[in-house]
Amino acid sequence: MGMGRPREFDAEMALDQAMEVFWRHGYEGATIAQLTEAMGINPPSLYACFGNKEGLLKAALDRYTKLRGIWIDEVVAAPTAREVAERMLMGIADKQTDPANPPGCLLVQGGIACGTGSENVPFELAARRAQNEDQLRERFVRAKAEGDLKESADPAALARYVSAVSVGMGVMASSGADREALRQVADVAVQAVEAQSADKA
Amino acid sequence: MGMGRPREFDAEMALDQAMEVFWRHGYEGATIAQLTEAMGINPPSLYACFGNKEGLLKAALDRYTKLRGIWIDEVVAAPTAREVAERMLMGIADKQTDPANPPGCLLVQGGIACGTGSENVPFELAARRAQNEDQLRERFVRAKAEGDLKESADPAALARYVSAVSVGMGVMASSGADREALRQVADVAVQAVEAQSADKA
DNA sequence: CCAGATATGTAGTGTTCACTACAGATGTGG
DNA sequence: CCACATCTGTAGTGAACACTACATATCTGG
Repeated sequence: MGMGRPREFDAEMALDQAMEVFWRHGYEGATIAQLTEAMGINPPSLYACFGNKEGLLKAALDRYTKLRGIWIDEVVAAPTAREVAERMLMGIADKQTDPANPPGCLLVQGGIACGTGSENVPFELAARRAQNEDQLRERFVRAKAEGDLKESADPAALARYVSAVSVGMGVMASSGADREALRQVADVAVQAVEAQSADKA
Repeated sequence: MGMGRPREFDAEMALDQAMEVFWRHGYEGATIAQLTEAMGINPPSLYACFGNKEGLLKAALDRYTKLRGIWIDEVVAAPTAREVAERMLMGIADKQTDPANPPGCLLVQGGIACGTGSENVPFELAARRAQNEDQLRERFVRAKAEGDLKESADPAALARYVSAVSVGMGVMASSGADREALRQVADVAVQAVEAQSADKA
């Protein structure tokens, strides 16, 4: 039995283009026509490869969070909780204002609220954000065990806090905040983590 | 010349219902059918009163920000920058998880990214968020002048920071975070403002 | 070179969307 | 009571949407 005609486009490169469209217009705001044009393919190819619009979004999110997860692994390799927060938030400030990408964060821009029929898109994004938060929380748990964070510190609350600031910065970036403005936010935000850190000996 | 047949519905009550629909589904996710049903009117009444869908959104935003502005006036009446931040963020935690309203904040849920033809909706929301940030910044300017904030403190950066945390909490609330989780975030966030406060004598 | 399998491009499908034409209802001023 | 103005409900309008039927093209295995 033959294996059929081979695909004529590169799925990952097409995903990168789709990602950008979702990033810029959100899930509902992105149309199949825009997506197929950006991906350089026709609708039947899209549906054969990704099932439907939501399947394409999930594939794009997988790609996005995979790259992001690798970066966060580097972030949490920082020696202290304070430096983890600083690397994280300063990195976010830079990434979210990188002219190579649309401003903000796909996990926010993708869709915070959706209409009937797309209700689980916001949940899908929230689940991916929660993954990042988990990575941070585990790192802060370790920091507390190492005596790097105060005994009174709550690693889960700290992780939620850093995650919330990241999201807020993303929204600001998408509405025009420049890199310097975001760095100032990050700079202030880090001080809350510093306040939870054990005093230097 | 006669004045014509009088309107049979209350515009403000109808706006409250429309606000809730936009809040829950976002601008693009909200349909005219949902809006008119919630408002208890038919499409021609909506268009006669508000012009079009975007006009209705703006009217709903006006109503939302008016109430919110009054609340922020109370918040910035707190005696110190630290207490302003605490009242603000704790109040946000409570408001965004108030079961009387959809979770989160209309100025975020309304639409962070939109499709072609609605590009200025995100700008409209961003402008309203900026108003709140301005109120905070002015308060922090005063706090610095009063010696309540350190000489090294940047009131604009602090206001942006509190605003960013508020937005981040709103996104978390809309994706299911409960009140206690948001209060923990607020609690950590306030400590950054405290770190910018002048030492107590 | 043929049969089976999968991809592609053209050209649609039905549905849903924001919005409105129109006729009738209900008010005001003369 | 009449001319006029504005609102209301019914019933649509054209456009845009996500998605697909179908014929054709390009591969593999025999």
